[in-house]
Amino acid sequence: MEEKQKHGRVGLPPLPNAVKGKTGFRLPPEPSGFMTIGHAMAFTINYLYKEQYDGELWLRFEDTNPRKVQPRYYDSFRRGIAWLGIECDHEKNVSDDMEAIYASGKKLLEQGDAYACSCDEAKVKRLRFDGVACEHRDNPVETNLRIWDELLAKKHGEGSYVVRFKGDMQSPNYSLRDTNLFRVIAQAHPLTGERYTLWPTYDLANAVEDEMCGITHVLRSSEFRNELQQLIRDALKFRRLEVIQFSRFNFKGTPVSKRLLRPLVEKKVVSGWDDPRMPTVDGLKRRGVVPQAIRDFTLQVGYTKTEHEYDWSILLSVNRKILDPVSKRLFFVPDPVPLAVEGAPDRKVELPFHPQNDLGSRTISTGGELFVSSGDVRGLTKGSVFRLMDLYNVELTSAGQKPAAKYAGDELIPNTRKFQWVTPDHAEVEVTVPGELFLEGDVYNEGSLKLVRGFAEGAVSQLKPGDIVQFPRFGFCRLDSPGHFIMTG
RNA sequence: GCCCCGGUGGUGUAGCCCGGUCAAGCAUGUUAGCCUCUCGAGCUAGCGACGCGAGUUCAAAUCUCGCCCGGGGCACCA
Repeated sequence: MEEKQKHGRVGLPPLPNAVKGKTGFRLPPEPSGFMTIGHAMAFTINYLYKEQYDGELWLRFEDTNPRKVQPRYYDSFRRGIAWLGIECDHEKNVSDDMEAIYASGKKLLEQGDAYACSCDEAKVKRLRFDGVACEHRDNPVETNLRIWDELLAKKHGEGSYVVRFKGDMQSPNYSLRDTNLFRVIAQAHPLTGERYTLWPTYDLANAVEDEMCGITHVLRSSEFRNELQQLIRDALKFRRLEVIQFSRFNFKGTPVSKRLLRPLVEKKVVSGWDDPRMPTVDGLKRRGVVPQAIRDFTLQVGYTKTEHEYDWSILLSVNRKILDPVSKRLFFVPDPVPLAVEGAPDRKVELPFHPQNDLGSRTISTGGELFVSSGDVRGLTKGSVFRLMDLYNVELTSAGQKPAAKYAGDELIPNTRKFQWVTPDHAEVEVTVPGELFLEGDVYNEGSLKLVRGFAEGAVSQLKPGDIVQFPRFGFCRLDSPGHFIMTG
């Protein structure tokens, strides 16, 4: 019944072998850094499919490297996922399932599909490169099991042994040349403490977890070594699953790389991981990007294997479309100059917060003393007529540094320019305008943050941090703290 | 070096599997005009792309081969 559409696919492409009500998906973050827009998009894709196919969704923390994992990062992901409105059916940590992973490890050993190896790192690497097996590969099962028990009993320290999967040392795909399944890491884990020192690597842990969770479809960016993982799953007699991989979500001027970002935080070049220029979810949130925008954007760009670099303008445009109907309009006058208006009537005007939608209104009392933006009147000559938005027309009687004007009637004159204004009862505010963090070649962009000062009408005092408004003829801005806004884009 | 995977306008994508309806759609961007008193809103119009070269075919963005370019993997990271 579905017609082949020549142009314009709606939504994400259908999933292979997906039966409604019998699907399982997962969000597998490693809690070793803050959640980024890249995670957000990958998670959104999984969530969209989970909804579409009425599946189960797991939030699974891949925390099998005690050296990298930190408690605050678990929270970062939980917070970000909740903010996005993604509802997971289950949450777990891989570190909770060590016994199950050990059981699979032992099974591989018993089957002769894995072995304990005491070669040092350099030797392993060299032999792997040369395609030559080491002497441990053919050790009897009993020997391997004995070492295994000793490893579990913590009789061997870091670097002593590694448990390797028996792949194919001649395979052209190097990752199949007996990859490592377990290694000893003596450092305490933030959740399990010193209980375990033998930690599984990603490929094995993943296979076991996907089986346990009933995952049917794996959708993740930069998936790799899929062939290896399939071999491990086969050796363990696990179900086959659909793996769909897509390339990373990169944004122009905003690499996600911790190598590049961390120094900026440490040197306080940015205000923190939640700086509005950062590609973190916290940064985006502070900038005024709303969850729906991330969802719509993800749906719009979808996923591909093509290398890409998104332009912020697309996300920001989607964001504006969402913000537009629900954002109050408030006057903001950047770089203000006083404007004395001769003959100005004293008015008490009630102005709606939104031109079309009922978002309430505010009342402003005006007299002969107003402020407008210097940029608006700068180029005007004496005698120019313009309109103070939603108020009345004025005629410039004196141009230049100290502009003056006179009242010029209420009626709307077609094609007159309209400027926003504030009364003496205004608030001084500043707006930071975030730009791209990096220039070409990973060079920090000194001009990535601009500050605009000006006057905002008194009603801004009623806003709460987090509120997003539109300053007409300026842009959408989010109140970050009293007197300080961040421009959304 | 070896192994995967990609290459559609400035950007992101649709179309590619099952060749014609594609002188290539949509979004973003940009230009111009309109606009009920904002705009980075809305409306209208314009701009702009199938990596290169062969081959198959009546017909190729779509199939085949070669080349070039890009990304990822080849960790006791995930």
